[in-house]
Amino acid sequence: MRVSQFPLFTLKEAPADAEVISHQLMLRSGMIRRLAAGLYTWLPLGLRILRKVENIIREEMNKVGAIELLMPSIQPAELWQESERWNQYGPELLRIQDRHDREFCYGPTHEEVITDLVRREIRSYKQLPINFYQIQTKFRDEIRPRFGVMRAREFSMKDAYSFHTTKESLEETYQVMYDTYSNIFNRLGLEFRAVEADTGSIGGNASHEFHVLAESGEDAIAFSSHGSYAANVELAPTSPTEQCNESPAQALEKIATPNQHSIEEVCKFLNISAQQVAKTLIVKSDNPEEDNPLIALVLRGDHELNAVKAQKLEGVANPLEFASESEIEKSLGCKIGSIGPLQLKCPILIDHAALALTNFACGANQDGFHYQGVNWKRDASKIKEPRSVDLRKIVEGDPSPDGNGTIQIKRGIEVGHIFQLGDKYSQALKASVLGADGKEQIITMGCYGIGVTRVVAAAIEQNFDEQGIIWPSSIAPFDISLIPINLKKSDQVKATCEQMYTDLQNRGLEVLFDDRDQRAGLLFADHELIGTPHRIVVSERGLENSEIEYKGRQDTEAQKIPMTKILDFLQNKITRN
RNA sequence: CGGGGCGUAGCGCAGCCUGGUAGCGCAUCUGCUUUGGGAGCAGAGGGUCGCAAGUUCGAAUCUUGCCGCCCCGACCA
Repeated sequence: MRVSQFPLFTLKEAPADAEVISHQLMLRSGMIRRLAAGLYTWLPLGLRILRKVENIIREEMNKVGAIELLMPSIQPAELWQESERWNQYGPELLRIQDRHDREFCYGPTHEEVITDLVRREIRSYKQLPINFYQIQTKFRDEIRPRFGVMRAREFSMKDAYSFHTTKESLEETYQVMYDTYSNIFNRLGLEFRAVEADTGSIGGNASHEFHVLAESGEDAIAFSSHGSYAANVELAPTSPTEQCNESPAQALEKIATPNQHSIEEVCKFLNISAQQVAKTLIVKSDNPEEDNPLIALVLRGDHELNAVKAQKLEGVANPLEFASESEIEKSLGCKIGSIGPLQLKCPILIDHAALALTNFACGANQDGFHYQGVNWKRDASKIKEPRSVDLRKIVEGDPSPDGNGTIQIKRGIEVGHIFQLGDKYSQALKASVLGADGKEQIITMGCYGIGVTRVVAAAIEQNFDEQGIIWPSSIAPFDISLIPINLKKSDQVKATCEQMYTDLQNRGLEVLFDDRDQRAGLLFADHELIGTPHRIVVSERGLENSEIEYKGRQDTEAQKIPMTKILDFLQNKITRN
């Protein structure tokens, strides 16, 4: 393309409300423009990149036999009522009415529609397994859209749905999708991890998230230093700690701690570390009407509660809900800040690490008092055989749950998620086939998503420098920037550029020829900003020696290449990558 | 949802406290010069100061309401 016919809407300064680097660079390089909160227009440059990502996904999906189709973005309420998600989904589901007052929603996902299609069209087990996918625009009315297209309300997603007669067949396809996703992210040139994930509200059995690693990621991922273990921090289990403190038991002491509430304050006051304190959190139980509306969770002072784990435990309300100040005072008789497990008048769940404590401090259930020198067996007589559960968030340095090495934590951007759904939707929508035995059989499903627009942003989060974006070659909008110096003044430069432009295109390379009458500095800056991987400069100075200048986007120095060799040189560079 | 902040030219901002004819930089347009790292000079165009009501002789500025956007929070024990 010629820049005169393919406008670059580059900006010198980024709009002030762009927070993360990918959002800033996408605006500055002229890839996107905001229309309203969470809604973006893709400008010509951005669209080229988006299409490249889509095509890689499409090729890899097709390669393993998935079939592309396209479903409507607007969906009738009836289907969502059938799956009972019309009520389960909150305000995130954008509901709309047509002129006849019939209810619809703008699809945030397509399980219902695809299941409806399959129940109508697929009759026999002989037609299974089958895996349908589409690349479609979704809408989720996020509470707080932010970070540009990273967390937008309207976004593009590749979603695939597989259908099976047996669990084994589902597992087989799930593995194929796992491998396909790995291939896709490798081809996209991104550093990523597949991690075990919570199945969340969609339900089902196995689930993996694919995360592109980047500082700005919204999710924390726990990895083992050796071995292959990787899981969302929300999910990573911690194991019981060895009881290592064999020092003789101290006497139990009740100490006045006036106005010392937080762990930090109490530690400072008693001159101990947070590791020597037990903190007690009061949450609502799952039977608020009965004797024990509240339940206590005990953690070591320096550990954080993992809400996902806690709300799965028996007795704890799901979703997790903290008790209010007044509820606590009413039923436990003291203010928050002085609560401790000893003589506490409600059921108690103790984290592994908290139960391993000896000679520790905790609240005394009396305003302004704490205990010190507490030992579970001796002092917590009311708790019959104290038992520990897994309540806390895993931290760096913990042993890996698979026994290999220790845990490291990094941040990631979730760009893909695969699920073994089972029969949740097929059951609700009664999608069945006739089996070999002539009997009706409910279909088993899997679903597999990739956030296409988010992948574009994630690629930038991982690949940029002071000058701008550094595209991985597989998704760069152009292979080469062709930059003339003094195009309008020099017939020789002009002729050479035109020839190069034609020759490179004839070799199948994508060239962006900057034929604007602008100074060199501006051209260089623009092309570095938009991140083309290769740059050639044609100048009178070079042509006197029959040379063209070449510079890779990440090279520090340009190099001079004889004109006779430049085409082969470039083709080598580009096909090799 | 709760808390904080912002809204002035396409973009980035000043002016508001203390009311008195709306400004700066970049971008845009014209001309001349310049031409290997976001050019210089001269000139020009462009703003219902988010919207509405109020106070006032007079409101970008003060008051109230609404709208839009951004950030933080939803773990004191």
